[in-house]
Amino acid sequence: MTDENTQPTDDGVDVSPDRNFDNVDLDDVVFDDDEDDDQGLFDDLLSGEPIFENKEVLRPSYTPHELPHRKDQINNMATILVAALRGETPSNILIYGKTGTGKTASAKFVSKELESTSQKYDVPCNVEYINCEVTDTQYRVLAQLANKFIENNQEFVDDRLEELTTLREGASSDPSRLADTAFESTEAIDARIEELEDDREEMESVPMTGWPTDRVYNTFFEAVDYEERVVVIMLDEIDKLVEKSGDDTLYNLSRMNSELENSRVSIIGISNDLKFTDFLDPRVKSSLGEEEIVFPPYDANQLRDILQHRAEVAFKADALSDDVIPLCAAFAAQEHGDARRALDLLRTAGELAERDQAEGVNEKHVRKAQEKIELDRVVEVVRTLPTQSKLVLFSIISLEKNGVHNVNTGEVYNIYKRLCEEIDADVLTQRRVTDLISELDMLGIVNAVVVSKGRYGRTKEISLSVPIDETEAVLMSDSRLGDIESVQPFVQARFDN
DNA sequence: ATTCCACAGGAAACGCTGGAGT
DNA sequence: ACTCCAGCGTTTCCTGTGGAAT
Repeated sequence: MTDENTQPTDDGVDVSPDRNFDNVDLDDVVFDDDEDDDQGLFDDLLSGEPIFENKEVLRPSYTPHELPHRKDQINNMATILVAALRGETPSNILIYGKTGTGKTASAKFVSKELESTSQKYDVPCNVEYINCEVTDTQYRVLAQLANKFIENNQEFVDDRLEELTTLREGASSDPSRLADTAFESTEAIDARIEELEDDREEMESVPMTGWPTDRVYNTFFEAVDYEERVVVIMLDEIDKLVEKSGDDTLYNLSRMNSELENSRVSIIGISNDLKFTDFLDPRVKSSLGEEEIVFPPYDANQLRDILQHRAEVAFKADALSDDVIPLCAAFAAQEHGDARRALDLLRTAGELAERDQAEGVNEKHVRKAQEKIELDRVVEVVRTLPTQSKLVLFSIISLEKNGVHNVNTGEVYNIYKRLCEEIDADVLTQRRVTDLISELDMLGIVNAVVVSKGRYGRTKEISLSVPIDETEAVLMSDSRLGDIESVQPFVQARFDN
Protein backbone atom coordinates (compact mmCIF):
# COMPACT_ATOMS: atom_id res chain seq x y z
CA MET A 1 0.00 0.00 0.00
CA THR A 2 1.30 3.41 -0.85
CA ASP A 3 1.34 6.51 1.28
CA GLU A 4 -1.54 7.88 -0.68
CA ASN A 5 -3.79 5.20 0.69
CA THR A 6 -2.82 5.51 4.30
CA GLN A 7 -2.72 9.26 4.27
CA PRO A 8 -6.45 9.93 4.07
CA THR A 9 -7.03 8.36 7.49
CA ASP A 10 -7.55 11.86 8.90
CA ASP A 11 -10.05 12.28 6.12
CA GLY A 12 -11.81 9.30 7.52
CA VAL A 13 -11.94 10.91 10.92
CA ASP A 14 -13.45 14.03 9.42
CA VAL A 15 -16.09 12.08 7.65
CA SER A 16 -16.91 9.62 10.37
CA PRO A 17 -19.56 11.70 12.20
CA ASP A 18 -21.61 11.72 9.02
CA ARG A 19 -21.30 8.06 8.41
CA ASN A 20 -24.48 6.10 8.49
CA PHE A 21 -24.76 2.60 9.84
CA ASP A 22 -24.53 0.97 6.45
CA ASN A 23 -21.04 2.22 6.04
CA VAL A 24 -19.99 1.20 9.51
CA ASP A 25 -21.26 -2.28 8.87
CA LEU A 26 -19.43 -2.43 5.62
CA ASP A 27 -16.18 -1.30 7.21
CA ASP A 28 -16.48 -3.98 9.84
CA VAL A 29 -16.90 -6.63 7.23
CA VAL A 30 -14.04 -5.36 5.16
CA PHE A 31 -11.66 -5.15 8.08
CA ASP A 32 -12.72 -8.44 9.52
CA ASP A 33 -9.47 -10.30 9.04
CA ASP A 34 -7.14 -7.40 8.34
CA GLU A 35 -4.97 -5.15 10.44
CA ASP A 36 -7.20 -2.32 11.56
CA ASP A 37 -5.00 0.61 10.58
CA ASP A 38 -4.46 -0.51 6.99
CA GLN A 39 -6.96 1.08 4.64
CA GLY A 40 -7.92 -1.18 1.73
CA LEU A 41 -7.82 0.06 -1.81
CA PHE A 42 -11.56 0.57 -2.09
CA ASP A 43 -12.32 1.67 1.42
CA ASP A 44 -11.79 5.36 0.88
CA LEU A 45 -14.00 5.30 -2.10
CA LEU A 46 -16.72 3.43 -0.30
CA SER A 47 -16.55 5.37 2.92
CA GLY A 48 -17.73 8.69 1.42
CA GLU A 49 -21.40 9.47 1.14
CA PRO A 50 -22.41 8.07 -2.23
CA ILE A 51 -23.57 10.67 -4.69
CA PHE A 52 -25.23 8.46 -7.23
CA GLU A 53 -28.43 6.65 -6.59
CA ASN A 54 -28.58 5.01 -9.99
CA LYS A 55 -25.92 5.94 -12.46
CA GLU A 56 -27.35 3.80 -15.26
CA VAL A 57 -30.01 6.35 -16.15
CA LEU A 58 -27.30 8.77 -17.23
CA ARG A 59 -25.78 6.40 -19.73
CA PRO A 60 -26.58 6.82 -23.42
CA SER A 61 -27.85 3.23 -23.64
CA TYR A 62 -30.65 3.90 -21.18
CA THR A 63 -34.10 4.37 -22.65
CA PRO A 64 -36.17 6.59 -20.40
CA HIS A 65 -39.88 6.07 -19.81
CA GLU A 66 -40.53 9.68 -20.47
CA LEU A 67 -39.04 11.91 -23.09
CA PRO A 68 -39.63 15.56 -22.32
CA HIS A 69 -40.13 17.87 -25.32
CA ARG A 70 -40.58 15.01 -27.73
CA LYS A 71 -44.33 14.58 -27.35
CA ASP A 72 -45.11 15.88 -30.82
CA GLN A 73 -42.69 13.55 -32.53
CA ILE A 74 -43.76 10.57 -30.46
CA ASN A 75 -47.44 11.19 -31.07
CA ASN A 76 -46.73 11.61 -34.71
CA MET A 77 -44.99 8.26 -34.86
CA ALA A 78 -47.73 6.62 -32.87
CA THR A 79 -50.40 7.97 -35.21
CA ILE A 80 -48.59 6.44 -38.15
CA LEU A 81 -47.81 3.14 -36.50
CA VAL A 82 -51.24 2.56 -35.04
CA ALA A 83 -52.15 1.14 -38.44
CA ALA A 84 -50.06 -1.86 -37.52
CA LEU A 85 -52.41 -2.66 -34.66
CA ARG A 86 -55.31 -2.64 -37.07
CA GLY A 87 -53.46 -5.13 -39.19
CA GLU A 88 -52.77 -2.59 -41.91
CA THR A 89 -49.39 -1.58 -43.26
CA PRO A 90 -48.10 1.56 -41.60
CA SER A 91 -46.38 4.12 -43.84
CA ASN A 92 -42.64 4.03 -43.87
CA ILE A 93 -41.10 6.68 -41.70
CA LEU A 94 -37.88 8.64 -41.97
CA ILE A 95 -36.60 10.28 -38.84
CA TYR A 96 -34.06 13.08 -39.07
CA GLY A 97 -32.11 14.79 -36.38
CA LYS A 98 -28.59 15.45 -35.20
CA THR A 99 -26.89 13.30 -32.57
CA GLY A 100 -28.36 13.49 -29.12
CA THR A 101 -31.74 14.81 -30.15
CA GLY A 102 -33.57 11.77 -28.87
CA LYS A 103 -34.31 10.03 -32.16
CA THR A 104 -33.27 6.57 -31.13
CA ALA A 105 -34.70 6.88 -27.65
CA SER A 106 -38.07 8.04 -29.00
CA ALA A 107 -38.20 5.38 -31.67
CA LYS A 108 -37.32 2.65 -29.21
CA PHE A 109 -39.87 3.97 -26.79
CA VAL A 110 -42.60 3.94 -29.39
CA SER A 111 -41.68 0.48 -30.59
CA LYS A 112 -41.73 -0.89 -27.07
CA GLU A 113 -45.19 0.56 -26.57
CA LEU A 114 -46.29 -0.81 -29.90
CA GLU A 115 -45.13 -4.31 -29.10
CA SER A 116 -46.68 -4.38 -25.66
CA THR A 117 -49.97 -3.02 -26.98
CA SER A 118 -49.97 -5.56 -29.75
CA GLN A 119 -49.63 -8.32 -27.19
CA LYS A 120 -52.47 -6.87 -25.16
CA TYR A 121 -54.85 -6.97 -28.11
CA ASP A 122 -53.30 -10.12 -29.50
CA VAL A 123 -52.39 -8.55 -32.83
CA PRO A 124 -49.23 -10.08 -34.22
CA CYS A 125 -46.73 -7.28 -34.62
CA ASN A 126 -42.96 -7.33 -34.34
CA VAL A 127 -40.44 -4.54 -34.23
CA GLU A 128 -36.85 -5.29 -35.14
CA TYR A 129 -34.13 -2.82 -34.34
CA ILE A 130 -30.92 -2.76 -36.31
CA ASN A 131 -28.07 -0.37 -35.84
CA CYS A 132 -26.57 0.10 -39.28
CA GLU A 133 -23.33 1.42 -37.96
CA VAL A 134 -22.62 -2.01 -36.54
CA THR A 135 -24.48 -3.99 -39.16
CA ASP A 136 -23.28 -2.10 -42.18
CA THR A 137 -23.70 -4.29 -45.23
CA GLN A 138 -26.74 -5.59 -47.04
CA TYR A 139 -25.73 -9.14 -46.25
CA ARG A 140 -25.40 -8.56 -42.55
CA VAL A 141 -28.65 -6.63 -42.30
CA LEU A 142 -30.58 -9.33 -44.12
CA ALA A 143 -28.85 -12.14 -42.21
CA GLN A 144 -29.57 -10.53 -38.89
CA LEU A 145 -33.21 -9.96 -39.78
CA ALA A 146 -33.58 -13.46 -41.17
CA ASN A 147 -32.15 -15.03 -38.03
CA LYS A 148 -34.38 -12.94 -35.79
CA PHE A 149 -37.47 -14.11 -37.62
CA ILE A 150 -36.35 -17.69 -37.88
CA GLU A 151 -35.86 -17.74 -34.15
CA ASN A 152 -39.24 -16.12 -33.83
CA ASN A 153 -40.88 -18.69 -36.08
CA GLN A 154 -39.23 -21.56 -34.27
CA GLU A 155 -40.82 -20.38 -31.07
CA PHE A 156 -44.10 -20.02 -32.89
CA VAL A 157 -43.88 -23.53 -34.26
CA ASP A 158 -42.75 -24.97 -30.94
CA ASP A 159 -45.78 -23.44 -29.27
CA ARG A 160 -48.10 -24.88 -31.90
CA LEU A 161 -46.46 -28.29 -31.60
CA GLU A 162 -46.90 -28.27 -27.87
CA GLU A 163 -50.57 -27.34 -28.21
CA LEU A 164 -51.12 -30.05 -30.78
CA THR A 165 -49.34 -32.70 -28.76
CA THR A 166 -51.54 -32.08 -25.76
CA LEU A 167 -54.57 -32.04 -27.99
CA ARG A 168 -53.44 -35.26 -29.60
CA GLU A 169 -53.03 -36.95 -26.24
CA GLY A 170 -56.41 -35.72 -25.13
CA ALA A 171 -58.02 -36.81 -28.38
CA SER A 172 -56.66 -40.32 -28.32
CA SER A 173 -58.32 -40.98 -24.97
CA ASP A 174 -61.44 -38.98 -25.67
CA PRO A 175 -62.19 -38.35 -29.37
CA SER A 176 -65.10 -36.06 -28.54
CA ARG A 177 -62.62 -33.31 -27.72
CA LEU A 178 -62.04 -32.82 -31.41
CA ALA A 179 -65.53 -31.44 -31.80
CA ASP A 180 -64.71 -27.77 -31.47
CA THR A 181 -61.25 -27.87 -33.10
CA ALA A 182 -60.27 -27.63 -36.72
CA PHE A 183 -59.38 -31.28 -36.80
CA GLU A 184 -61.66 -34.10 -37.67
CA SER A 185 -59.50 -36.98 -36.63
CA THR A 186 -56.35 -37.80 -34.76
CA GLU A 187 -54.78 -38.55 -38.12
CA ALA A 188 -55.37 -34.98 -39.19
CA ILE A 189 -53.54 -33.80 -36.10
CA ASP A 190 -50.68 -36.17 -36.79
CA ALA A 191 -50.45 -34.85 -40.32
CA ARG A 192 -50.35 -31.29 -39.07
CA ILE A 193 -47.70 -32.14 -36.50
CA GLU A 194 -45.58 -33.76 -39.13
CA GLU A 195 -46.01 -30.77 -41.39
CA LEU A 196 -44.89 -28.44 -38.64
CA GLU A 197 -41.94 -30.60 -37.78
CA ASP A 198 -40.85 -30.46 -41.38
CA ASP A 199 -41.13 -26.69 -41.29
CA ARG A 200 -39.15 -26.63 -38.10
CA GLU A 201 -36.43 -28.56 -39.76
CA GLU A 202 -36.22 -26.28 -42.73
CA MET A 203 -35.66 -23.28 -40.50
CA GLU A 204 -31.96 -23.22 -40.83
CA SER A 205 -30.34 -20.08 -39.57
CA VAL A 206 -28.26 -17.93 -41.87
CA PRO A 207 -24.49 -18.05 -41.34
CA MET A 208 -22.75 -14.73 -40.85
CA THR A 209 -20.95 -15.20 -44.13
CA GLY A 210 -20.88 -17.46 -47.12
CA TRP A 211 -24.29 -17.45 -48.74
CA PRO A 212 -25.15 -15.52 -51.87
CA THR A 213 -27.06 -12.39 -50.95
CA ASP A 214 -30.23 -13.40 -52.78
CA ARG A 215 -30.44 -16.66 -50.87
CA VAL A 216 -30.27 -14.73 -47.62
CA TYR A 217 -32.95 -12.43 -48.94
CA ASN A 218 -35.19 -15.34 -49.83
CA THR A 219 -34.70 -16.97 -46.47
CA PHE A 220 -35.56 -13.73 -44.77
CA PHE A 221 -38.55 -13.26 -47.02
CA GLU A 222 -39.94 -16.69 -46.24
CA ALA A 223 -39.30 -16.31 -42.56
CA VAL A 224 -41.25 -13.06 -42.47
CA ASP A 225 -44.07 -14.43 -44.54
CA TYR A 226 -44.39 -17.57 -42.46
CA GLU A 227 -47.20 -16.24 -40.34
CA GLU A 228 -49.61 -13.38 -40.58
CA ARG A 229 -48.26 -10.24 -38.94
CA VAL A 230 -47.01 -6.71 -39.34
CA VAL A 231 -43.30 -6.24 -39.12
CA VAL A 232 -41.66 -2.92 -38.38
CA ILE A 233 -37.99 -2.75 -39.22
CA MET A 234 -36.09 0.02 -37.52
CA LEU A 235 -32.86 0.96 -39.23
CA ASP A 236 -30.84 3.25 -37.02
CA GLU A 237 -28.06 5.31 -38.62
CA ILE A 238 -29.48 4.41 -41.97
CA ASP A 239 -27.20 6.95 -43.65
CA LYS A 240 -24.20 4.82 -42.69
CA LEU A 241 -25.73 1.85 -44.45
CA VAL A 242 -26.40 3.81 -47.62
CA GLU A 243 -22.95 5.34 -47.51
CA LYS A 244 -21.20 2.01 -47.19
CA SER A 245 -23.27 -0.32 -49.28
CA GLY A 246 -25.65 1.69 -51.41
CA ASP A 247 -29.42 1.64 -51.52
CA ASP A 248 -29.94 -1.96 -52.65
CA THR A 249 -30.93 -3.07 -49.19
CA LEU A 250 -33.50 -0.36 -48.88
CA TYR A 251 -34.79 -1.03 -52.36
CA ASN A 252 -35.25 -4.71 -51.59
CA LEU A 253 -36.91 -4.05 -48.28
CA SER A 254 -39.26 -1.42 -49.62
CA ARG A 255 -40.52 -3.55 -52.49
CA MET A 256 -41.10 -6.58 -50.29
CA ASN A 257 -44.68 -5.63 -49.52
CA SER A 258 -45.81 -6.22 -53.08
CA GLU A 259 -44.67 -9.84 -52.88
CA LEU A 260 -45.51 -10.79 -49.32
CA GLU A 261 -48.72 -12.75 -48.93
CA ASN A 262 -49.32 -13.07 -45.21
CA SER A 263 -47.39 -10.30 -43.61
CA ARG A 264 -46.60 -6.63 -44.16
CA VAL A 265 -43.38 -4.79 -43.52
CA SER A 266 -42.85 -1.18 -42.66
CA ILE A 267 -39.52 0.57 -42.35
CA ILE A 268 -38.46 3.24 -39.92
CA GLY A 269 -35.22 4.86 -40.98
CA ILE A 270 -33.28 6.98 -38.55
CA SER A 271 -30.66 9.34 -39.92
CA ASN A 272 -28.27 11.98 -38.68
CA ASP A 273 -27.77 13.34 -42.10
CA LEU A 274 -30.54 15.55 -43.38
CA LYS A 275 -29.71 15.16 -47.02
CA PHE A 276 -28.73 11.54 -47.27
CA THR A 277 -31.79 10.82 -49.42
CA ASP A 278 -30.07 12.74 -52.21
CA PHE A 279 -28.05 9.65 -53.00
CA LEU A 280 -31.04 7.34 -53.07
CA ASP A 281 -32.81 5.90 -56.04
CA PRO A 282 -35.91 8.08 -56.53
CA ARG A 283 -38.20 5.06 -56.08
CA VAL A 284 -36.61 4.17 -52.78
CA LYS A 285 -36.66 7.79 -51.77
CA SER A 286 -40.37 8.20 -52.33
CA SER A 287 -41.38 4.94 -50.69
CA LEU A 288 -39.10 5.36 -47.72
CA GLY A 289 -39.96 8.97 -47.11
CA GLU A 290 -43.73 8.56 -47.01
CA GLU A 291 -43.66 10.23 -43.64
CA GLU A 292 -40.85 12.37 -42.35
CA ILE A 293 -40.31 13.41 -38.77
CA VAL A 294 -37.70 15.94 -37.80
CA PHE A 295 -36.09 16.09 -34.39
CA PRO A 296 -34.76 19.61 -33.86
CA PRO A 297 -31.86 20.13 -31.43
CA TYR A 298 -32.80 20.88 -27.85
CA ASP A 299 -32.33 24.38 -26.54
CA ALA A 300 -30.79 25.08 -23.14
CA ASN A 301 -34.15 25.13 -21.34
CA GLN A 302 -35.23 21.81 -22.75
CA LEU A 303 -31.90 20.27 -21.88
CA ARG A 304 -32.37 21.52 -18.35
CA ASP A 305 -35.71 19.73 -18.13
CA ILE A 306 -34.24 16.52 -19.41
CA LEU A 307 -31.33 16.66 -16.99
CA GLN A 308 -33.70 17.48 -14.16
CA HIS A 309 -35.80 14.43 -14.93
CA ARG A 310 -32.89 12.07 -14.99
CA ALA A 311 -31.00 13.66 -12.14
CA GLU A 312 -33.89 12.99 -9.82
CA VAL A 313 -33.44 9.30 -10.39
CA ALA A 314 -29.70 9.22 -10.86
CA PHE A 315 -28.53 11.21 -7.86
CA LYS A 316 -29.20 11.11 -4.16
CA ALA A 317 -31.46 13.93 -3.03
CA ASP A 318 -29.52 17.18 -2.51
CA ALA A 319 -26.40 15.79 -4.12
CA LEU A 320 -26.47 18.50 -6.79
CA SER A 321 -26.01 22.15 -6.09
CA ASP A 322 -28.45 24.45 -7.87
CA ASP A 323 -26.17 25.68 -10.62
CA VAL A 324 -25.03 22.26 -11.81
CA ILE A 325 -27.88 21.41 -14.12
CA PRO A 326 -28.20 24.83 -15.76
CA LEU A 327 -24.47 24.81 -16.39
CA CYS A 328 -24.48 21.35 -17.94
CA ALA A 329 -27.41 22.41 -20.09
CA ALA A 330 -25.64 25.56 -21.18
CA PHE A 331 -22.46 23.73 -22.12
CA ALA A 332 -24.34 21.13 -24.09
CA ALA A 333 -26.54 23.71 -25.80
CA GLN A 334 -23.39 25.26 -27.18
CA GLU A 335 -22.60 21.89 -28.69
CA HIS A 336 -25.68 21.92 -30.95
CA GLY A 337 -28.16 20.87 -28.26
CA ASP A 338 -26.80 17.39 -27.81
CA ALA A 339 -28.61 15.70 -24.93
CA ARG A 340 -26.17 12.83 -24.89
CA ARG A 341 -23.40 15.29 -24.31
CA ALA A 342 -25.35 16.96 -21.51
CA LEU A 343 -25.94 13.66 -19.74
CA ASP A 344 -22.33 12.68 -20.22
CA LEU A 345 -21.29 15.92 -18.66
CA LEU A 346 -23.55 15.41 -15.70
CA ARG A 347 -22.39 11.87 -15.16
CA THR A 348 -18.72 12.76 -15.46
CA ALA A 349 -19.19 15.67 -13.07
CA GLY A 350 -20.76 13.25 -10.61
CA GLU A 351 -17.92 10.81 -11.00
CA LEU A 352 -15.36 13.51 -10.43
CA ALA A 353 -17.18 14.64 -7.32
CA GLU A 354 -17.26 11.08 -6.11
CA ARG A 355 -13.55 10.71 -6.69
CA ASP A 356 -12.95 13.90 -4.74
CA GLN A 357 -15.10 12.46 -1.99
CA ALA A 358 -17.06 15.67 -2.10
CA GLU A 359 -20.46 15.80 -0.45
CA GLY A 360 -22.15 16.88 -3.63
CA VAL A 361 -21.61 17.96 -7.18
CA ASN A 362 -20.91 21.62 -7.72
CA GLU A 363 -20.12 23.99 -10.54
CA LYS A 364 -16.40 23.28 -10.31
CA HIS A 365 -16.96 19.62 -11.00
CA VAL A 366 -18.97 20.44 -14.09
CA ARG A 367 -16.21 22.63 -15.47
CA LYS A 368 -13.67 19.94 -14.72
CA ALA A 369 -15.92 17.40 -16.41
CA GLN A 370 -16.18 19.62 -19.46
CA GLU A 371 -12.39 19.74 -19.63
CA LYS A 372 -12.06 16.03 -19.10
CA ILE A 373 -14.53 15.17 -21.84
CA GLU A 374 -12.82 17.53 -24.21
CA LEU A 375 -9.43 16.03 -23.36
CA ASP A 376 -10.75 12.52 -23.81
CA ARG A 377 -12.07 13.49 -27.19
CA VAL A 378 -8.74 14.97 -28.24
CA VAL A 379 -6.82 11.96 -26.98
CA GLU A 380 -9.10 9.68 -28.93
CA VAL A 381 -8.86 11.71 -32.11
CA VAL A 382 -5.08 12.03 -31.91
CA ARG A 383 -4.61 8.39 -31.05
CA THR A 384 -6.52 7.24 -34.11
CA LEU A 385 -4.84 9.65 -36.51
CA PRO A 386 -2.98 8.09 -39.46
CA THR A 387 0.78 7.96 -38.99
CA GLN A 388 1.44 10.71 -41.51
CA SER A 389 -0.93 13.09 -39.78
CA LYS A 390 0.69 12.21 -36.48
CA LEU A 391 4.07 13.13 -37.91
CA VAL A 392 2.76 16.45 -39.10
CA LEU A 393 1.19 17.13 -35.75
CA PHE A 394 4.37 16.10 -34.02
CA SER A 395 6.32 18.56 -36.11
CA ILE A 396 3.99 21.35 -35.07
CA ILE A 397 4.30 20.35 -31.42
CA SER A 398 8.09 20.26 -31.60
CA LEU A 399 8.19 23.75 -33.01
CA GLU A 400 5.73 25.00 -30.45
CA LYS A 401 7.73 23.40 -27.63
CA ASN A 402 10.78 25.30 -28.75
CA GLY A 403 9.01 28.55 -28.43
CA VAL A 404 8.05 29.02 -32.05
CA HIS A 405 4.46 30.18 -32.20
CA ASN A 406 2.31 30.76 -35.26
CA VAL A 407 4.32 28.29 -37.26
CA ASN A 408 3.99 28.34 -41.04
CA THR A 409 3.66 25.52 -43.50
CA GLY A 410 7.23 25.60 -44.77
CA GLU A 411 8.70 25.24 -41.30
CA VAL A 412 6.40 22.39 -40.47
CA TYR A 413 7.29 20.68 -43.69
CA ASN A 414 11.03 20.92 -43.05
CA ILE A 415 10.75 19.37 -39.61
CA TYR A 416 8.33 16.81 -40.95
CA LYS A 417 10.76 15.76 -43.68
CA ARG A 418 13.54 15.15 -41.19
CA LEU A 419 11.22 13.24 -38.90
CA CYS A 420 10.25 10.98 -41.75
CA GLU A 421 13.86 10.23 -42.57
CA GLU A 422 14.54 9.54 -38.91
CA ILE A 423 11.86 6.90 -38.59
CA ASP A 424 12.13 5.72 -42.16
CA ALA A 425 8.66 6.69 -43.26
CA ASP A 426 7.53 7.82 -46.71
CA VAL A 427 7.93 11.54 -47.23
CA LEU A 428 4.80 13.11 -48.60
CA THR A 429 4.82 16.17 -50.82
CA GLN A 430 4.23 19.59 -49.41
CA ARG A 431 0.97 19.77 -51.30
CA ARG A 432 -0.29 16.76 -49.38
CA VAL A 433 1.02 18.05 -46.05
CA THR A 434 -0.95 21.24 -46.66
CA ASP A 435 -4.08 19.13 -46.83
CA LEU A 436 -3.15 17.18 -43.72
CA ILE A 437 -2.75 20.43 -41.84
CA SER A 438 -6.18 21.52 -43.02
CA GLU A 439 -7.59 18.23 -41.77
CA LEU A 440 -6.01 18.76 -38.36
CA ASP A 441 -7.59 22.20 -38.41
CA MET A 442 -11.01 20.74 -39.11
CA LEU A 443 -10.61 18.25 -36.28
CA GLY A 444 -9.97 21.18 -33.97
CA ILE A 445 -6.51 20.00 -33.02
CA VAL A 446 -4.72 22.93 -34.54
CA ASN A 447 -5.83 26.34 -35.66
CA ALA A 448 -4.67 27.29 -39.13
CA VAL A 449 -5.30 30.70 -40.66
CA VAL A 450 -4.11 31.84 -44.05
CA VAL A 451 -2.23 35.09 -43.73
CA SER A 452 -0.24 37.16 -46.14
CA LYS A 453 3.12 38.43 -45.08
CA GLY A 454 3.53 40.70 -48.01
CA ARG A 455 6.87 40.32 -49.60
CA TYR A 456 7.47 37.26 -47.45
CA GLY A 457 4.70 35.38 -49.06
CA ARG A 458 1.39 33.87 -48.19
CA THR A 459 1.15 30.97 -45.78
CA LYS A 460 -0.87 29.33 -43.08
CA GLU A 461 -0.22 30.42 -39.54
CA ILE A 462 -0.63 27.33 -37.44
CA SER A 463 -1.07 27.17 -33.70
CA LEU A 464 -1.88 24.25 -31.46
CA SER A 465 -5.33 24.36 -29.88
CA VAL A 466 -5.00 21.38 -27.55
CA PRO A 467 -2.95 20.82 -24.39
CA ILE A 468 0.61 20.28 -25.57
CA ASP A 469 2.00 17.77 -23.06
CA GLU A 470 -0.95 15.40 -23.12
CA THR A 471 -1.03 15.43 -26.89
CA GLU A 472 2.67 14.75 -27.12
CA ALA A 473 2.30 11.86 -24.71
CA VAL A 474 -0.40 10.34 -26.92
CA LEU A 475 1.76 10.74 -29.99
CA MET A 476 4.76 9.16 -28.32
CA SER A 477 2.68 6.13 -27.40
CA ASP A 478 2.39 5.33 -31.11
CA SER A 479 4.72 2.46 -31.90
CA ARG A 480 6.21 4.24 -34.89
CA LEU A 481 6.71 7.61 -33.29
CA GLY A 482 7.93 6.09 -30.06
CA ASP A 483 11.47 5.64 -31.28
CA ILE A 484 12.10 9.21 -32.25
CA GLU A 485 15.24 10.00 -30.28
CA SER A 486 14.91 13.68 -29.83
CA VAL A 487 13.46 16.48 -31.82
CA GLN A 488 15.99 18.95 -30.57
CA PRO A 489 18.45 18.49 -33.47
CA PHE A 490 15.70 19.00 -36.04
CA VAL A 491 14.40 22.13 -34.53
CA GLN A 492 17.91 23.35 -33.90
CA ALA A 493 18.70 22.84 -37.55
CA ARG A 494 15.88 25.19 -38.37
CA PHE A 495 17.62 28.00 -36.54
CA ASP A 496 20.94 27.24 -38.19
CA ASN A 497 19.51 27.72 -41.67
C1' DA B 1 2.34 51.11 -59.47
C1' DT B 2 4.83 47.20 -59.74
C1' DT B 3 7.17 43.27 -58.16
C1' DC B 4 7.57 39.06 -56.13
C1' DC B 5 7.59 35.86 -52.09
C1' DA B 6 5.81 31.51 -50.25
C1' DC B 7 2.75 29.41 -50.21
C1' DA B 8 -2.87 28.07 -51.01
C1' DG B 9 -5.50 25.21 -53.24
C1' DG B 10 -7.84 23.46 -57.88
C1' DA B 11 -7.47 19.74 -61.56
C1' DA B 12 -6.08 15.67 -63.25
C1' DA B 13 -3.90 11.60 -63.12
C1' DC B 14 -1.74 7.61 -60.77
C1' DG B 15 -1.29 3.43 -58.02
C1' DC B 16 -3.31 0.64 -54.90
C1' DT B 17 -7.07 -2.03 -52.65
C1' DG B 18 -11.07 -4.46 -52.18
C1' DG B 19 -15.59 -5.64 -53.72
C1' DA B 20 -18.91 -6.92 -57.56
C1' DG B 21 -19.82 -9.20 -61.54
C1' DT B 22 -19.01 -12.95 -64.81
C1' DA C 1 -10.17 -17.39 -61.51
C1' DC C 2 -10.85 -13.57 -63.99
C1' DT C 3 -11.70 -8.76 -65.14
C1' DC C 4 -13.68 -4.44 -64.12
C1' DC C 5 -14.71 -0.69 -61.51
C1' DA C 6 -14.99 2.64 -57.72
C1' DG C 7 -12.86 4.97 -54.03
C1' DC C 8 -9.07 6.63 -51.65
C1' DG C 9 -4.62 8.71 -50.69
C1' DT C 10 -1.34 10.67 -53.11
C1' DT C 11 1.63 13.07 -56.73
C1' DT C 12 2.26 16.33 -60.49
C1' DC C 13 1.34 20.37 -62.45
C1' DC C 14 -0.67 24.25 -62.14
C1' DT C 15 -2.76 29.06 -61.43
C1' DG C 16 -3.88 32.41 -57.97
C1' DT C 17 -2.96 35.90 -54.44
C1' DG C 18 -2.36 39.77 -50.27
C1' DG C 19 0.47 43.01 -49.28
C1' DA C 20 5.50 44.55 -47.80
C1' DA C 21 9.19 45.91 -50.33
C1' DT C 22 10.81 48.25 -54.13
